[in-house]
Amino acid sequence: MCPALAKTSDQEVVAAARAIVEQTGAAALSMQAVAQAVGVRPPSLYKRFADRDRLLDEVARGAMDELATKLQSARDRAPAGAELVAMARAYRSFAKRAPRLYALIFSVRDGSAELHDARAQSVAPLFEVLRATLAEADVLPAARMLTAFLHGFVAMETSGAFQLGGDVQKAFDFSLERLVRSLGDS
Amino acid sequence: MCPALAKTSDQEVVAAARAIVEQTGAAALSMQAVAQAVGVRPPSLYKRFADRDRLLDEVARGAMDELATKLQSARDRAPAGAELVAMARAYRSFAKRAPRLYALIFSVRDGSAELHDARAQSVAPLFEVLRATLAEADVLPAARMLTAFLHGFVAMETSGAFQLGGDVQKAFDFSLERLVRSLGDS
DNA sequence: ACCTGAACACCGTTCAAGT
DNA sequence: ACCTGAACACCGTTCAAGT
Repeated sequence: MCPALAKTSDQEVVAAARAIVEQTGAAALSMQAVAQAVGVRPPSLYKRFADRDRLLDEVARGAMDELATKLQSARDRAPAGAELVAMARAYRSFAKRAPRLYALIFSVRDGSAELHDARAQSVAPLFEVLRATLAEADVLPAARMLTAFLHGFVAMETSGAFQLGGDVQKAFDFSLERLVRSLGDS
Repeated sequence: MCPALAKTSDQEVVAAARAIVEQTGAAALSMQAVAQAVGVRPPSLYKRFADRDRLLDEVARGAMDELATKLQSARDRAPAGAELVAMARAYRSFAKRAPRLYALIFSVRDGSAELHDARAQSVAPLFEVLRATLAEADVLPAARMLTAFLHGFVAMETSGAFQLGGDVQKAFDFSLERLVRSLGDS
């Protein structure tokens, strides 16, 4: 008897892990800290997640889903013809709001094919817009050009790689305008 | 007496650390493994480097210097007018040859201003070419556009983010051609 | 069913002691 | 001067034992 008496839940554990990732980064996430945050001892977490990596996978999956949602809603809100720019801005603002969480999306272990799928899905809204406006053969390279630029820009921005001062927002607008125009001329 | 009798050297330690980073990534580098590789006990390493992070800093600095050299030599070798494309290809080939070492360049701790400088210096050859061909006000945004694309592309490529098959080389050429052309039209 | 203490192997790092 | 063993605090993870 006295059957369950769960002190926490899978979602609560993931939420606590996510909060730690947002504040201190994935490298600094310890099972001890997660356990303490949800009021449990470390061994209990292993009843819910096979190991630390799988728990981080769940946090990453949540971040990917959220990014996909933000991109989709930016697309929905944008005036016709301005979808790409609106989505690019939404992408950057997602990464800037939670840079350490964003970084987790790109530090996924080699193993998990499922998570690689989820990451690809997170930029699906970008693909759809490109598919609607470009020749079939250009869609994949164009998507790679755009996602590479977006990831590179926010990764460099959030890791402090843009050292030389200047207006980073202006550099983003400068780049985005040329990038979108060069796709339009395909 | 019997004064020195050094079993290893700073350079040998850095070289051993670099080999480990290249093979298994910075996260998997332990002081124990480095010590063993150079035939010494872990505590001895602390006579040479303050801690694990500083040792990784030295490895990162070496990688940055090497990247700068590769970019400069690509520039020197390139026919007039094709410098940017040649340097972009050299950048990608550096990252693909040692993806885990490349990743280290962008995982530098917030602390070290000196290393942030070295990272900026590693793409100095790109800056110089842009300065020779663009209006003053466009140099910084253009450099950010180009480095953001390059870093994003190779980071996604080496982390397995380009899931959907297709020809990645073709996507790189596609992007690079449009990117360089869009800078030329400034 | 879920939780826990105790244990194991493994870290980074310090320090007094060796030569 | 450089190296070392021993120690400390901290990990991730396992497991038998509790309710």
